Amino acid sequence: MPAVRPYHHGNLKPVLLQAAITLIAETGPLGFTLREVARRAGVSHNAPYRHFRDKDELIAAVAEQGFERLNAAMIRAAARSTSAEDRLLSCGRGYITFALRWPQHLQVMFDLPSFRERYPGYAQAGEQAFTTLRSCVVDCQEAGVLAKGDPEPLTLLAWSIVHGVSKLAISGHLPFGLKGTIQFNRYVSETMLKGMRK
Amino acid sequence: MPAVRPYHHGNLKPVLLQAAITLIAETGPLGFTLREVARRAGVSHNAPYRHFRDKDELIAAVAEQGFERLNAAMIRAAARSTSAEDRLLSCGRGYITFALRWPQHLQVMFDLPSFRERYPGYAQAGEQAFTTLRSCVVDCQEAGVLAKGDPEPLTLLAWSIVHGVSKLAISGHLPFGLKGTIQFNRYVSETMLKGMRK
DNA sequence: ACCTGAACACCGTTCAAGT
DNA sequence: ACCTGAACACCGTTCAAGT
Repeated sequence: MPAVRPYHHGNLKPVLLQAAITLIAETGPLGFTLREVARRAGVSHNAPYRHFRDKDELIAAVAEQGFERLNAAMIRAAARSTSAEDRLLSCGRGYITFALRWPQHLQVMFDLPSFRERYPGYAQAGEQAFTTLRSCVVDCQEAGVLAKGDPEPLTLLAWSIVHGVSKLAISGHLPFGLKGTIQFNRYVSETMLKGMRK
Repeated sequence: MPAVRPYHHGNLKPVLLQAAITLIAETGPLGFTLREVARRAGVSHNAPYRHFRDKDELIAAVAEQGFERLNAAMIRAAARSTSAEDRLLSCGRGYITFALRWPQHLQVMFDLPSFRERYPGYAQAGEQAFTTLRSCVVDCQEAGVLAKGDPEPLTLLAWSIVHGVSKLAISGHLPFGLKGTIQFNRYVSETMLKGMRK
């Protein structure tokens, strides 16, 4: 008899999460509203409280999902590279491409101070993405492109760069279009690589 | 007779602006409320509408003021340097020091897409700060530290770097304390300078 | 278990007044 | 001119119910 159960009986949680991600992309963190998420999921305005303790917990889930997608974007971008150096550069390209495509999502991922302590899953997803970047750096070290030694500062340096270009571009402070921004990111990355070379 | 007029007769605007800046520093952009600003200024909840069209206009004023203070911080930090290269590095140090001291203010300054078109004063204050950074780059070019030519991409590159380190540090993604972050910023800046050298 | 409707204390903004 | 109080449509969160 119950061939198709209404979606809000049993698997509401993923529906809410997806609705939240879509809403954030449309309106940004400021326009983001728990009641509107519920509305879009077709449930009453406090049905979400069955699955998320409060608004912050839903936002943390959105941010966590964002890090997973960013990580996937970097891995995908680096996949077809042949050299270690190209893999690192492609990783950075994946980062900025994600940032330009989902600016509001990136904002949620990074502009939530104190979330790292409060939501371990969120923190872990961020570290996972960092790990992907570090493995590219380590490959460069082994290929002799970068100096041997602790890869940590080099990775943080690489991250700072793509993050800086991404955030500046999103906020409209770079005088480039989409393609120009990606070119600029490559120019910045290559300049940095030159400085990092052993 | 009117020796001391109550401050909300005549010069309410600067009082509101200062209250807003203080409130943002305390609660961040999300907790920031027009009604609370009015409360702190000791006026009714819609007295601010006499001086600002709406909440956005007050936020834009806060952001504009932020760029002026950031600019002053960079100029102050660079003032005592003797070489062009040191001046550029000090400028970057001024930037990150400001960012770590007023993280919420920096967020308001940069995470407001579309404000640049809507509020010319805000956009202009941002360009003013950019000009300060560019003059340091030009000095380095004239001193032979950087290659001659269009200073624009070099300046944007320098900006991207300090901005990236700042934002990453603020969001808690760098494993350093205050002093460590400033040291890391210097390491990043010097690596970059090495790559930029003619 | 999962969902709902009413309620509370907030918010931004508008409007009709007051001096 | 500058400020106020009441009002409107929202919000996050809680609570007592409904199935």
